[in-house]
Amino acid sequence: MKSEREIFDNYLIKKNLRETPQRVMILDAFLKREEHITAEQLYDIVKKRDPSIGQATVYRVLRLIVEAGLALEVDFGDGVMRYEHCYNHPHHDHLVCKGCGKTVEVMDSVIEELQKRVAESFDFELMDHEMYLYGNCGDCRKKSRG
Amino acid sequence: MKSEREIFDNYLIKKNLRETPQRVMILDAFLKREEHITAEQLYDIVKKRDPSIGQATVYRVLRLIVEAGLALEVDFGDGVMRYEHCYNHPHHDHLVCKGCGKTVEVMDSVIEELQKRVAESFDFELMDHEMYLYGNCGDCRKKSRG
DNA sequence: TTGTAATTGATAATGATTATCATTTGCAAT
DNA sequence: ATTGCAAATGATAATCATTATCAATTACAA
Ligand SMILES: [Mn+2]
Ligand SMILES: [Mn+2]
Ligand SMILES: [Zn+2]
Ligand SMILES: [Zn+2]
Repeated sequence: MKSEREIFDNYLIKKNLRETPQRVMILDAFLKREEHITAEQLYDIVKKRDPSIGQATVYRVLRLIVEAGLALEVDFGDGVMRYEHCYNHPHHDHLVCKGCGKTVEVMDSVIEELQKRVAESFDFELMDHEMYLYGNCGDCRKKSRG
Repeated sequence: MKSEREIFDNYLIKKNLRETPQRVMILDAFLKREEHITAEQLYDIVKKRDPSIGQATVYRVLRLIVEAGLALEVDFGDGVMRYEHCYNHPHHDHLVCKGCGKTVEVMDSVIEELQKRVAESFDFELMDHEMYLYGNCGDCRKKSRG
């Protein structure tokens, strides 16, 4: 089982791209955090180690990380893309609290199977899907009840 | 069963808002089209009838239509919001072709039930959900095979 | 008719992301 | 090591859908 770093390096080689200190640093910072992270948040982290790094580079490297198969974009509908690890992280969807923004990763293999079947019934070959369940978490319900 | 126009008018009254020719015209234009429509597209339609109408007004009225419960926002992930009728239109999700952009409205009551159950299993009260199934339609598969 | 708060349209602002471009850098061939 | 050059970077401008601002207009109740 290859390491994420190896996967990334192999991707760079395959595409005739260079391994630069910025790319390595941004990848490392991304891998160190398990939570969903925005480009801006990653930029803030990386800036502490190297204040000369450019914001555009963070966006560019994040795209490479996705292309290399190490990250997925997640869109919670608030106008900002977030990124999550996807290497050795099994597929999941998201439960999002409308009150506090808390997210829970969920997976239901029956739903996954039915999604495939629905697509096929319309002669679509399912490639991908997004499912976001929005609701109120227990904590938020308690608070709003007073 | 009230008409959409009645629903809209009642909403305006309840909120102490005025019924203006612009609001009526934009609502009518929206209701006349059954397809998912963007603010820009709606603006183009309405402009033909009244070239003096402002783009900002279209955005504003579209928000009112949503608030009145007559439309829902749909986000296919291409950076533009679309709007669809939702009064007397049963809930559905979307199958989207990555090749040609064609969309199909789908509904699977078993999936819907399982979504509720998944949310409850994490002590969430499900309020809403989005599910987009992305794939390749039959036509696009034929074309790409040559 | 008049007062006034709501509404409008033009326009500027916003904010995340992308494009541009001059400068710097990595690397392979000499 | 030196050179040559494509790739990469960082600063900055541009993009583009959507919102905010604001002066002028309008709806409506008294
Ligand atoms: Mn996740
Ligand atoms: Mn629809
Ligand atoms: Zn919550
Ligand atoms: Zn297609």
